[in-house]
Amino acid sequence: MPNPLPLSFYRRDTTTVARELIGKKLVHIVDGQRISGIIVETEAYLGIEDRACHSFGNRRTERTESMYLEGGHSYVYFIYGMHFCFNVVTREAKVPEAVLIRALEPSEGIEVMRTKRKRAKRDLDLTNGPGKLCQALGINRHHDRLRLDQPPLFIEDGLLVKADEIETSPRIGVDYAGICALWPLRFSWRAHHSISKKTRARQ
DNA sequence: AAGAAGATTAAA
DNA sequence: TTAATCTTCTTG
Repeated sequence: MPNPLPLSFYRRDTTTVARELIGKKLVHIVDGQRISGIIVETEAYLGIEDRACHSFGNRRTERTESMYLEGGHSYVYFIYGMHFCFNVVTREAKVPEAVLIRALEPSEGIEVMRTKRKRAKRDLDLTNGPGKLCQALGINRHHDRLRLDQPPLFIEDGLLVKADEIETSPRIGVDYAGICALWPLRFSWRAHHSISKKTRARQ
């Protein structure tokens, strides 16, 4: 069994971390059971200079405080009145950058995922979106600001993905961010069947 | 104090 | 295309 990635993995350039997370495995231990999936889609959020980032302009609120922690912590926020999004905080303390995990390929604990996501008709729909994967893995507001180098929530080595199998594109749903919306900060495993439905920013 | 928008999803 | 649903941030 692989070990959780060390904190040093996260305390690096955010775009690099976003790219290298493709193929890694996100694991949540629930009642002693592993619920996990291979990460197939991520987005980098580059802090104070990134209009699409919650911490743009060094904005510091109760919600964004997580991003100011040292790399290797979680940042989970509630959105649209019904969904959670899971991010890993990157870089050193006080540099508020993070990587949003947008999609997984279900790996372990698929039965548990089905019970947490009854609306998903196919296994494919269990974790192919940022809100969906949180629901499937049981990630919620209580999982904000956790250290990701230990249970119950961590990331470990998964599959080896070749560089030419990783696709880069603009981030989803950040049209309001002006020029930043065009930055190629979304990484996905090329042609993978589990990437999220939306494939480009709205016009 | 009130209103608008949001790193989404599912159903029509 | 839109409803669902609520937290966060701004005063649009």
